[in-house]
Amino acid sequence: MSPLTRSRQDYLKALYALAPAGEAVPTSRLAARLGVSAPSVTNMLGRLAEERLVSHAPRAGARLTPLGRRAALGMVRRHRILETFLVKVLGLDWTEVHDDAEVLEHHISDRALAAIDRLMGHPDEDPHGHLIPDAKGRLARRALTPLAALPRGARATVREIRDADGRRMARWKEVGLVPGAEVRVREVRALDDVFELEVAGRRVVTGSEGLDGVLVQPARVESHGARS
Amino acid sequence: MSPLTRSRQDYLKALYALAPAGEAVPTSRLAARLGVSAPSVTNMLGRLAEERLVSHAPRAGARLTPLGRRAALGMVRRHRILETFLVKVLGLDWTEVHDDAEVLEHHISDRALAAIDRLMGHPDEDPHGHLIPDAKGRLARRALTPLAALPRGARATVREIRDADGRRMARWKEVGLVPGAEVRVREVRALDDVFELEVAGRRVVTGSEGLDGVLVQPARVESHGARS
DNA sequence: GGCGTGCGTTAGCCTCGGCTAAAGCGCTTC
DNA sequence: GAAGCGCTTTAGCCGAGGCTAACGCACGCC
Repeated sequence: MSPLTRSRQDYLKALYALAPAGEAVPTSRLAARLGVSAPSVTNMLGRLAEERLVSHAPRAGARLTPLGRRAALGMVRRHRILETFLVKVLGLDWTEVHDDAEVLEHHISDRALAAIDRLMGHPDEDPHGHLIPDAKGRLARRALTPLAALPRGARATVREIRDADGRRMARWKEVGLVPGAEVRVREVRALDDVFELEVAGRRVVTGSEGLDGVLVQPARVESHGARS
Repeated sequence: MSPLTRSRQDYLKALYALAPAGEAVPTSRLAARLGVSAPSVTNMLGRLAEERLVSHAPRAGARLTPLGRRAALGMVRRHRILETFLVKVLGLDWTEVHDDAEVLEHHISDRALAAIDRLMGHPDEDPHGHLIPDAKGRLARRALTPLAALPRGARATVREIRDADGRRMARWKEVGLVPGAEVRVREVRALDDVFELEVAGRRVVTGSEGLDGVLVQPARVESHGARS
């Protein structure tokens, strides 16, 4: 059993990202995600299967075993703790820290990671609003809605910004679409693909492109005879 | 020119550590230092020579070129900033942070390193008392004396603790031999290899083994008619 | 001045994690 | 049922950075 090299860790992470619930993922999807050729994926899946980290039925894609899933969640934890650290402690911009975290997650020791986590008071969310798995790899579940799926008039609170193009994230940040922000959908013009939002009191007009990277928690419906 | 991989960086660092003034270093010394076979060293020196980072006359050892020296000092800077960070910010023990720094120095981005440096207020010494090269790779010079070389009666201030066996460093820390500590040599029994010291008021008896890892700045001689 | 010895180099091989080219499986379509 | 097509796998290769075994240079010793 070779130790989990950087490359192996990346495969496990990708597999988790593409199929968090454990579905089978086609070779080609992994290849595209990792920026690697399909034969390289087949090859690596073979090794990972030997090590019981994934199961790989020929021509039927790959899925994480419980062991692989634990490893993947460990990487997610490391990544999110590091992103939080880079933003909260080092003062870097949350639209730009992804790449640094991507490298460091493979190399920081458990001891140093624990110290960072302690320093920050064991945060449970990273700067993008993603939940941080606990040390045992448990991740709370929550149901969020893509902002673009909200109907006209809906109110909601922004909860997560999915890692995306840095420039797009910077733009979102600029207009106030950050975790915690309150949003109201003023108008949806589906045919024109135009959303008119009110974010923290300001009017924002945008197309839907990429907007499914903004996940929100809809406010409880303000029913007429508001009972509560 | 391939980018400076981890392995290359380690060779340059080792070369600098073994010959800070730019002397030639024999293949075997490098091999021992890096924990690698001699042929591997010859091989790598060939590559580094092609890249103008070292000069390598066959059978006459290797030395850093100015380019290689700059790269090596860059690594020293990274290492020392990271050690300082691990101790000062994360609260880890300075006898144990070497290995973490050793890994991270190869992987942290310039941007994150700069942020760490800024956070700490641009320290000029690491927790072992080593000077940190500036961003241009300049390193102040200072002349220090091994503690074991002091004569009976001498007073001095501890300035640097060279990276050594973690247990030994822990012991030194325990007895108070840390950068900044004041020491007086109460007795030297050369034949028995015994040093009797007074460190921060406490009496410490030790052999010389490894004690050259403790570097001190001797106090100005307290001459009889103390002038000043 | 010849010879042994030790260090350095050469030769050849390995693993990891990539690659391209080519082959093959299986699904769809006629 | 044959052909075509797309995705996956196999085959064979590469470079980085290791390794061992074997060779060779140079120096010290007699």
